[in-house]
Amino acid sequence: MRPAPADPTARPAASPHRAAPPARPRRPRASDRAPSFPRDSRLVNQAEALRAEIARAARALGAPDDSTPVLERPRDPSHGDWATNVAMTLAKPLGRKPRDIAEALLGAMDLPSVGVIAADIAGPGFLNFRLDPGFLARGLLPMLANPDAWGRHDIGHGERVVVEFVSANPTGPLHVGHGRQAALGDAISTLLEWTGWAVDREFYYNDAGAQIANLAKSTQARVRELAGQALEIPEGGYHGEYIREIAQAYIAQHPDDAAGDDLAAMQAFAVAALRHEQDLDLQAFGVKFNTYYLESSLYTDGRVNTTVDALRASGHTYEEEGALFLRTTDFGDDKDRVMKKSAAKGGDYTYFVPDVAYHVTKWERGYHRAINVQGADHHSTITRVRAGLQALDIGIPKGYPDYVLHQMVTVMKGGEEVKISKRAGSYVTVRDLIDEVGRDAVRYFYLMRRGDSQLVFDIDLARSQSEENPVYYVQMAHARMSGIFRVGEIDVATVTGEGVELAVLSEPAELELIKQLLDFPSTVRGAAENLEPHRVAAWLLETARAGHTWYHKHHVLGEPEDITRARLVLARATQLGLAAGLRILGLSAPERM
RNA sequence: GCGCGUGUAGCUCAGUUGGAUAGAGCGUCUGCCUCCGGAGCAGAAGGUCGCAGGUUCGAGUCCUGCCAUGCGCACCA
Repeated sequence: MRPAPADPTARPAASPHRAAPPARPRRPRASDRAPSFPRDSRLVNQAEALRAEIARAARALGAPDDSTPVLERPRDPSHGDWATNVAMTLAKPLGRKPRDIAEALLGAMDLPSVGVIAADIAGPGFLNFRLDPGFLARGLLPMLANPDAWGRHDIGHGERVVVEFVSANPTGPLHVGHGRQAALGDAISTLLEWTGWAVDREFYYNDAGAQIANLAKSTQARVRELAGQALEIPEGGYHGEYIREIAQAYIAQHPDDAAGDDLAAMQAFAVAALRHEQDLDLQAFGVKFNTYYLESSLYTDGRVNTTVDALRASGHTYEEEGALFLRTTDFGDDKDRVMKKSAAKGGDYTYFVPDVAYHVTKWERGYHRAINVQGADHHSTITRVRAGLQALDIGIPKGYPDYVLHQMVTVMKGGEEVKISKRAGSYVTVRDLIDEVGRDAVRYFYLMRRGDSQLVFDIDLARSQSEENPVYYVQMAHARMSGIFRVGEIDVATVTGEGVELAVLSEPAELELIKQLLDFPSTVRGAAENLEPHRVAAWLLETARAGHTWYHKHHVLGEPEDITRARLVLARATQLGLAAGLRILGLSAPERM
C-alpha cells in the first residue's frame, strides 16, 4: 500500500501562495490563437515559411495585421502541395474581388524563397502552390538531426497542469470504462508534455463514503460465509468472486477474527487489497501516475470541514428539512444540491463536497489548469463541482476544471456483446482485455476513436495478427523501416541527410510520404489543443499506409548510390515519425515482429 | 420533460476548426507472390453527410426546429 495521501509539497508550485492569480483561459481557442508568424530564419518547416510569406504579402496589400492565412493540403493532388483561401477571406476587408487579390498576392510574394516552383489561381480564388521536391524533402532534415524535438511545441510555456483520470473506487478491479480513461488520460498527458506543459498525472481514490462501507460489509459477509454462516451480501454490496479471495486472505492474516467481527479491520484490508490490485492492472497497462490523492485524507486533515465552513460563509447555502443545501442554481444548475444529509438520513456529506475540497487543493497546489477524464455517466458532477468552486470565490476561473468525457465502451467477441468477467462478475475488466489482446492493441483500440463517440471494442479484430488490424498495420510499417537498416547493416546514426541530394525523392509515393510526415507537428499540436489523441492514431494509420505503399513500390537498398542515400533518409524519417506517434499513444515501436 | 453527447458508404469510423469532385479500414468484386518480410500491393463498385429550414461567395462543419439513439437528471458515488 502506498503512503497516503500524495504530499502536496513534494513538488513545489511555481507560486502556490499567490493570492487570487489571474484567471487562465481553459484552453486555447481558435480565436485566442495569436496570429504570430515566425520572423526569424529558423522556421519550423516549409508550411510555416510559406504561411509567413503569404502573410507578409497580404500585409503589403493592406490586410490587417492579424489576418491569419489558412494553409491546407488539398485533397486533390492536382491542386498542388499547399493551398490557401486568403484571397477569399480578404475580399471583404479589402473591398476587392478574390481573384484580383489572389493575383496581387502572387505578384507580391517571393515564391522561390519558400520553395514554390509553381503557383496558380483556381476556382473562386484559391491560391495553389507546388513546391520543389528537394525543398519539400529538406523539411525532414530537422527531424533526423533532432528526433526528440520533432513535433514538439511550446504552447504551455512550462505551466503546470494536472490530469486526473481513472480515479476508481477501490471496490473492485478496473473495468473497461476505466481502461478507456487510462488510455485517454495517459495520451492526453503525453500530448500536453509534447506541447510544453508540466504535467502531473493524478489518481483520486474515493476511499471514503457509502461505497467503501458496502465493500466492508460485503467482505464481512464473505468472511462469515467462509466461517460456515449463510451468505448475506448486503443491498448495494459487491458480489464479485474477488471479494471471496479477499475474505480468504483476510482470514489467513487475521486468525483472531475468523468470525468477521472487526468491520474496520476488514475495510482497511479490503481497500488495501483492491488498491494493490488496481495498481497491478495499471502496471499491466503501462500507465504511471505521479500522484495519488485519497478522499479519506480530505476528512482527516479537515479540508472538508474547512470547505463547508467557507461555503456557508459565502451565503450560497441554506438549510431545509434538516439538510444543508448549496444553491447551485446560482451557478447555472437546474436545481439546488444537498451538501449534508439530514440527521435522519445519516448526516453525511454528499459525494461532491469532498470533490469540491479536492479541487480546491488542485488550485492551491499551483495547477491553474486541471483536466479531468471521466465517463459520460459522471456528467452531472461537472456543474456541481464548478458551482462549489465558484461559490467559494477564491479566484478560480469559471470553467475550472476542464472535463474530457468519454462515452461508454461495449466489448464484442464472436459477434456477441461480452458483459461479464469471471472475477468481477457483473462487468468486464481491463485485465480481461489486456490478457486477450495485449497492451498495445488495447491502447490503440481505445484511442482510435473520438472520446465522445461510443466505443465498440472488437476483441476478435484486436487480436488478429493481420493487416485488418490497424495496430499491426502501423507497427509493421515501423518494423519494415527498421528492417531496411538491419538488412543493410546501416547504423541509423549515420543517416543524417547531410550532403544528400534529396531532389531525387520525386516519385509520387515518395512525395506523398514526405508530406504526410511533415504533417506530424501540426497533428500533434491539434491533438493537444483539442485533447483528442485519436488524431494521432489517424495520422499513424495514414502514415503507415503511405509507408507501406512506398516500401512496396520502391527499393531502398541496391539502387544507385544517390537514390539509396536519399531513400535511407526517407526510411529513417518514416521510422522516427511512426515511433514518435506510437510513443505518444503509449504503444511500443517494435523493430521486428 | 430537461441537460450533455451521437446520427457520414453494407459494417466500424475519420473529416485539418467554413473551402474545390466528402475520405480511410473492414466487407464485396477484379488483378498481382523468385523482391529490403506477401503479416503485403494495385484497382473497382458502393453516399439525398438523420429530416426541414436559415446564415454566405461557399455548410458534413455554424444557427433554429423536428426525428432516432446513448448517458445523466437522488438527502448514491
